[in-house]
Amino acid sequence: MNIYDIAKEAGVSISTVSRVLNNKSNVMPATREKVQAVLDKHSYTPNAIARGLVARSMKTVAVLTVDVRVPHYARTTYIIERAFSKLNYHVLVCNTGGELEEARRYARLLAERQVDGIVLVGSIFNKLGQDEEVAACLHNIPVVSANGQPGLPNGYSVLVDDVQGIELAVEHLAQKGRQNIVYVKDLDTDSAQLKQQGFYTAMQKRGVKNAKNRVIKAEYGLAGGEEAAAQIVALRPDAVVCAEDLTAVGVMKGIINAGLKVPEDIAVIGYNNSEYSVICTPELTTVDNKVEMSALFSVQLLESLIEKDESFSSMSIQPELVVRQSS
Amino acid sequence: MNIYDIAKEAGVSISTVSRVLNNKSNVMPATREKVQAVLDKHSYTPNAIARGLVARSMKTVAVLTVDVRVPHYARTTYIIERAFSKLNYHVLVCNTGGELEEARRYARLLAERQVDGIVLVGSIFNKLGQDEEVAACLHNIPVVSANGQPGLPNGYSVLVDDVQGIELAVEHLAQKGRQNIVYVKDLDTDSAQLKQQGFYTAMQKRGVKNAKNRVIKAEYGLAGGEEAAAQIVALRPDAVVCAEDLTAVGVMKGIINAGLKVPEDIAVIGYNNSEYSVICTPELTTVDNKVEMSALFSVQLLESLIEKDESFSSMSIQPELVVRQSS
DNA sequence: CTGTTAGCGCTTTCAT
DNA sequence: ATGAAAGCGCTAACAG
Repeated sequence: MNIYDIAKEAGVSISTVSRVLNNKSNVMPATREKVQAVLDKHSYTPNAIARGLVARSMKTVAVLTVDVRVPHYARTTYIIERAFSKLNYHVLVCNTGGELEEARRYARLLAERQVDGIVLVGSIFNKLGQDEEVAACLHNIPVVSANGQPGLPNGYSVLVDDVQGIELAVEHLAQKGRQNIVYVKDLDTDSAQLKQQGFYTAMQKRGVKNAKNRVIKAEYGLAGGEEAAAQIVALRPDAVVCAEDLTAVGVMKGIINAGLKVPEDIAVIGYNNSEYSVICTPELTTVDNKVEMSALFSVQLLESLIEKDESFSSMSIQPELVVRQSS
Repeated sequence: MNIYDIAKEAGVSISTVSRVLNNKSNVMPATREKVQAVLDKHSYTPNAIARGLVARSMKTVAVLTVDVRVPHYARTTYIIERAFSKLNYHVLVCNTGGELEEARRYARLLAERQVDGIVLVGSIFNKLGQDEEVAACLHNIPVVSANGQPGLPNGYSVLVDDVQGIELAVEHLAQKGRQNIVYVKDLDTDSAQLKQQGFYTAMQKRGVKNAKNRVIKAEYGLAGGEEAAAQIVALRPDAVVCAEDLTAVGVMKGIINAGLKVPEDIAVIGYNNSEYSVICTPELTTVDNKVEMSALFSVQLLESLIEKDESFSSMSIQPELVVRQSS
């Protein structure tokens, strides 16, 4: 059933059908009713692809993440989808697995689909704009990076102050009288660099030399954290700040399995304020980097870029510490 | 830049451009190169919407879930996206929040977009097919329900035997010598009904009367589980089976906070084999309902429905018990 | 091997 | 208020 079939059956032209479909005012009530009746009778469904061809847009945006299974990204994706859904956009999810090649492929495909905008989630996409092919594909698609900097001419950012986030954690520990603090680094994104920088800055403020020797490298995740715990326990610090909640939970488990107590012997702080932090025992003190807020800002920013509101600018969000049992 | 611009600049017809774009064989190498050069020069991007209008498909499928933030759904969505991406499809995520009205809206919108297929994730969508409007919208779109039954003429299912899943849990507890087992019910989907049925069946097999009195109603989630723990502790069972991992973790926390030990005093079993089960302490024994497998089967099923392989049928998956520390 | 032409289903001038 | 016609960017017969 297309607009022609409806027009024929209703005894009007396709323009008139189109008019009633789009609720235009210039249609006689009688005509409108007549057409509507045929529309209803066949439960006509307009073809959004054809509409999109004319409108040069299918009202869709894409969310690029490394992996939607990571709670942080799932939460971001959820907020973005819900918000854009209200604006009558649909959202495509793209999992790159962290592969540049995949990101590049998505960029090309999304450009072909004429998506109205793209949200890059995470600083891992920071180098994406440097890729020539990607830059060419996306040159006229609005891009917003949630907690990253797309490095694209038409790219904007919603940034979270990760340096400050870790500083907050260290400050808190220091105020609680912790003297010997180590930092666990797992991922190696730009955001991770900033966090590490935050650790250095905070340590320097407290007059601690050689903070570099206080950084322990771990694999991301529960197992990675547990593994790193061995090194940590050997160092006997009285506090550890981790770059990610999940790794922090692993670290806690490792410490506890080694016979030490959290927070009595060693305090542990994570990052993200994910659900993990309340599921584990003891509950994890963590830095809330405001996922929901940054996702929402990303949507607003992207929307104004799409609608050409001209009222946009990149923005920055301040994280907050959430104190629970582990510190 | 469209195909006309390219054709003009290359001095050929649009058909020839189309041919090189689609790698058709009947183009002279020299012509092909000439056209390709122009294509490259402008880094031409074909318009997928226009292609879609002709092909009557934009190679996209949709995933309907209640909420992608729920790990079980996130995992399903991830698998589906990755698998369909390999098949050159894109995937739209739709979060209904469990609202029928939202599901209905998505159904209409997805039909307009001419999506090639839809995956319904979870039994919560079981009644969707009964809705007249939805049925009308989806009547010629292949639908696969992951762990549910769409109740649509063109709908197929990948089912997980949830009755068996809970039976497995109860059997395990019985074999460990647990005599006094209770069941915690949270959600109220069809799948939840099956699980409860599994509890009844298992109890009956063990000769326990009045299993209905052994069912405790809880709110879904950590807080819900903790709350329910008060009732549980009052009953003093020696084991509790929960319908969901997250609720189970809450129950464990509540039990432990009440001064009892898991599993010594009360064993706890969850459902889903989610990451939660390894993050909590003690680690949770849980029923693995094979998310990845059911997602993958859903993709295969949907793909064959789309490609009209005619080689499809609904399928069923057997869950497995994963024994950890809590039992 | 290449070009011409007719759609795909819709919106949007422009007449009337 | 309504209709005719052009066009969105592409693919696919059909001719040559």
